Amino acid sequence: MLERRPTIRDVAAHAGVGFKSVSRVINDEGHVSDALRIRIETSIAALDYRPNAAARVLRKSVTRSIGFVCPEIAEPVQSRLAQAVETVAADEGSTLTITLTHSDASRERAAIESLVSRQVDGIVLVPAGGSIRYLTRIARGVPVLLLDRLGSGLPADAVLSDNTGGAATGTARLVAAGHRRIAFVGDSDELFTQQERYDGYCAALVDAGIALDQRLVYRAIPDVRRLRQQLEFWRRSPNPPTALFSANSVATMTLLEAIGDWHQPDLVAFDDFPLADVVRGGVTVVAQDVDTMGRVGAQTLFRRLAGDGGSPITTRVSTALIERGALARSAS
Amino acid sequence: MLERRPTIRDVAAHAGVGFKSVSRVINDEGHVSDALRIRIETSIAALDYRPNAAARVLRKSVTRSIGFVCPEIAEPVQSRLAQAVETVAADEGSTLTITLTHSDASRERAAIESLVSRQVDGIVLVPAGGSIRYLTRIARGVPVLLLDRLGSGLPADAVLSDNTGGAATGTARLVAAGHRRIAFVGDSDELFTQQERYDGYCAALVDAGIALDQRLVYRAIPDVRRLRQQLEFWRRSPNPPTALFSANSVATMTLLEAIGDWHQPDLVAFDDFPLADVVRGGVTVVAQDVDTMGRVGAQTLFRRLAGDGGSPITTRVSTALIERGALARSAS
DNA sequence: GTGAAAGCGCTAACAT
DNA sequence: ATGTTAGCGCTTTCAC
Repeated sequence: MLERRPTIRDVAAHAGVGFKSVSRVINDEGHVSDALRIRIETSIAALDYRPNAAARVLRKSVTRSIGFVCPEIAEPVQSRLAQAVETVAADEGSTLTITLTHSDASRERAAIESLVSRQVDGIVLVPAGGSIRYLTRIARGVPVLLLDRLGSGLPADAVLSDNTGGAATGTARLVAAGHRRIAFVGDSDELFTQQERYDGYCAALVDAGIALDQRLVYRAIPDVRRLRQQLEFWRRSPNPPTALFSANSVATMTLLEAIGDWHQPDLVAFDDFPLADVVRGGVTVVAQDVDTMGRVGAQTLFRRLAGDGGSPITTRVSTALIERGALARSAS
Repeated sequence: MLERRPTIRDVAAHAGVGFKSVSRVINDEGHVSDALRIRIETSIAALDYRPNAAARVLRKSVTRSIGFVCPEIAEPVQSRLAQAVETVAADEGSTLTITLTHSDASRERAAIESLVSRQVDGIVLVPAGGSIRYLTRIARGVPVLLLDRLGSGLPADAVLSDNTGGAATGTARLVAAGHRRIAFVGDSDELFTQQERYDGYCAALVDAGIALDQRLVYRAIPDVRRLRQQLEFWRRSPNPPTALFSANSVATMTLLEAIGDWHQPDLVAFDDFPLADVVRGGVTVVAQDVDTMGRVGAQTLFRRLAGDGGSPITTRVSTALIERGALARSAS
């Protein structure tokens, strides 16, 4: 038994043929007689031969692998995006290399560099935020697709949720239910999606002729203690909000925890979540179609890999309002 | 500007040195004068040179990458495992290639084969279930670590939750609260974790001198309609269960949805989940330490890569009972 | 300290 | 239909 992994030459020797014929067989090139092919296939099985991907890549500079770079794969939206992208990639015969950035710009840059070194055919990037100018130099020749968020400084294909439209629809639903004082709970304004959703919230208020009241806006890391204080403040204010719009799932989870027994406010949440139809008698949500985002993103990337050289396109995936609980039954 | 990516020779020519010196610099081998090193580093930056990983791998047969094979990355436990493994890998200077099997044995096999072809240094496998005998042939020479579940037919390092102990503790907590009729809700008995947790449930009943009543056991895909029927059946039975033990998060979510207004039964769930302290006034859970599992698993694998040749070890990561709601206040 | 030669395993181009 | 030669970009070995 050989210690090192068998090579194409070992197979050729075992089968008693030239090694190029083995190459022809493993690449399904044809021009090999049936008799020879069968002999070679037998030898391949006998030696348990498997082609060395590195040698192949070195020759062809095509890895049949794409990179997926995101802040945290444990975050539900990102893991669902990854799953959708992987599924398309697998259909295309490619594998996915996932690297996490923990929302750190230098790690993001290093991750991309490493992937380029590894000759990935393309990259799907969920940017941490901030500039991605560095891509122009580093990812020269490697197609990059931006997913879920935009980065500044570089035009590239992108697939995003209709954050603004979805948030506007959700807010408008609360307006339609008769609310005029609607509070906004979201994460820091530095986050792309949060800014877009805030814009949608504002737009819906403007549309309804409601003045924006900054005292009803919470935009910071949604931490239970701070949110509890904020709710307490609202509750005791002379003119408390009668409804809440939550701009992301973490905020929603924290909000539901912090809200305690204050059962007054109606709630609309951006992003669907497990137990949304159980908690508080059902929570109305603006659901993102995460699966479609990942799928369309991957397909767009593979179209580039297939040679599509058109100018960068941005796709917006629409959201859906899912009405639940009291809000589902109230006037629309 | 060159069209093809610059190589070590381009850098050497640009710097006016032999190309081996460039190799020495990028590999930090020393034996290069400072003057030369600086000149070379300047050229590297000027040409935007990045080493070709494939060529390197071909020479050294070390990829500094490991494979992560799991059924579905969108599943919360698996994405958290992936995150923990990636974090350790990144610390070790390795990247993670993730492949999904959708719980299909042949895809699992193909995934491993592809990773071995790509010369990954090691593999973390969350087995779909069933035999992994094939690994003996395919993954010869590539260390494999089993995570979260065992596969049959091959001794390998493994890191698992203390499923049996955790389920026993959870069940015992219900017994301590005075319950004698405790129903079990879990997924199919073909799933490794579900079988172990069922064993723990049984063990706790035996310990308490309670006879196992098969009519109180639901072991199938937790689908809302079927579960609702099951609950209805239990509710109307002459001697209904007074408490429920749920053996995985999907079952718990479905259960909470299906349970409707039947507020009687106490509930203990295996696996913590968001909103666990909100829903039904707080749900007591047996929490897995998913992060530790992934971390310990990755560390075990890297120890193998570092040359540890001892016999396979199985690590059990303990679970923690988190008491919430009524159960937290009842007799223990 | 530096450089030239050889070769990792494979595929592309060219024989035969 | 089959085999031979060259070389992908790098590291290893061995000279100097």
